[in-house]
Amino acid sequence: MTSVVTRFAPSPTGFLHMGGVRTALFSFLYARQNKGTFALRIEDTDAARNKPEWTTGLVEDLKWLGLEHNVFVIQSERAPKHKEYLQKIIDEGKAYISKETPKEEGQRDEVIRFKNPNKVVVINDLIRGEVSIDTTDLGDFIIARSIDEPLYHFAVVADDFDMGITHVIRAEEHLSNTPRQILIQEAIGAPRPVYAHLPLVLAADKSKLSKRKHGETVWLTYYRSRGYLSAAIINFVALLGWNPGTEQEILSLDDLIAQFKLENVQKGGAVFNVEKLDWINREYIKLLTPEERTKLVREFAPAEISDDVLIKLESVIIDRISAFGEIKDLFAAGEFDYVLSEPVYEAEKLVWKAASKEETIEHLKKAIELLSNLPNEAIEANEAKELLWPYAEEKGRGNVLWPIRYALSGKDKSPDPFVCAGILGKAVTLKRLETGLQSLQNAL
RNA sequence: GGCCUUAUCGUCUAGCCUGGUCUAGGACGUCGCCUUCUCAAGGCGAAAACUCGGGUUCAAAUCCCGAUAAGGUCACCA
Repeated sequence: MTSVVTRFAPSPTGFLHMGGVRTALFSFLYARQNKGTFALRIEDTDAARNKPEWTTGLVEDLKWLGLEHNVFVIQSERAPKHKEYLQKIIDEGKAYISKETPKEEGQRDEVIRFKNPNKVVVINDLIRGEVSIDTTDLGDFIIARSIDEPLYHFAVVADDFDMGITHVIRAEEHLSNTPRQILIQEAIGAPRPVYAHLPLVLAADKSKLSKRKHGETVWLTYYRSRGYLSAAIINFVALLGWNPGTEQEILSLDDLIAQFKLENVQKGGAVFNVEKLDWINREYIKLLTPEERTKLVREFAPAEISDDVLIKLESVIIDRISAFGEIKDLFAAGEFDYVLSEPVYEAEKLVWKAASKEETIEHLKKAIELLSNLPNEAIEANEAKELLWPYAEEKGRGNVLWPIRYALSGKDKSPDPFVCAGILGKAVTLKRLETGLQSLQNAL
């Protein structure tokens, strides 16, 4: 029994695509669970479109995801082998040099065409079952611009052969291309690998995710920069077209390696919906250690926010985000302005619903009196709550708590007054309550 | 257009192979309620789907045929 060798073969013409993330993941999982080899091959035969930095980015992204390869191949470096196979099938009469009339600029007047045997190719796809396609309408397709410039289909077949690829796991868009690759395989005498064509990852409009149509949100880098966790992305993408058959939805990479079944992969395309990714990411945030959490909050918070402030705000922030990138949005929207500077508001806003200014003044006075008993500058939210709660219960929670919270935050919506006091500290809390008290007295 | 593929709640899906236990299960989202001074978080609950039409059968989401719809692919790109 030969061991399993899978590959992920992106072309370096852009960042790692989310569809590619899933293709890479499934190839990786299949290799790992079979104690096989996962190869990364950079398909750069089209010199005009490739840039070296894309290759670097691809490798780095895969590493960030934890999908590390055991074998790395740059397709263009295999040019001598491509040439050898090309020459061989030309010599054998299975391909020939053809005179052409260039239709576009840059096209050759001489290319290499494959002599199509015009037969019906039957593919036994692991996911789709038997698919048969008549290759006759392909004609004598072009496999190379010249003896030194093989095209995709030829290079793929030659490389898969030499690399000993046993399982070709790729997206469904390649299904229609498979017959011509099989024809080439037969011509060069390569064994046929097992094929598994994955359903497409779709955009909300059900079309294939494409940069042109859907922008940078098709790229992994977008989600990385938005502060999604790699484990969450892996988990989410694994569930696009596959499920463990149980009700478990949170699966680590190790869980996936253990439970993944290529045969259970869905046939229909799956829409990439960010809401679910957000939920999964929140689940993974809950799983973070306190140290990891603090580190990430710091990393994604605006630089001008001090560590002290950030630590106090951390749990408030965590409750409000799906991904760490939202932290800067929160600050930009002024969500925590009251922490950074004294709030400005109209005195009337301190009064809760039907309460009167007079009684609100009393409550504020009482709150100042109660909180003055705090022993230290640093306040625990619970301490503040213990001091204020009995009074609030007695006079009506809204009547008491609303003005306190408003005096501290100056906002209609904010964390509760105890948490606010904890964030602000004793001195600032008392000062703001005084300020509120005075503004109300002035408004009488 | 030719060829190929696919078709269960808005979305991801379970069930389909081995018809009955499916008044179709779960999750996200949505909505409601609870908690609550306001948010957020949390708890509880609800609405929400077998594309359509034939057939086979005592019985079909499940098997067969057809239609329809959606997607992919038809490069001197990968």
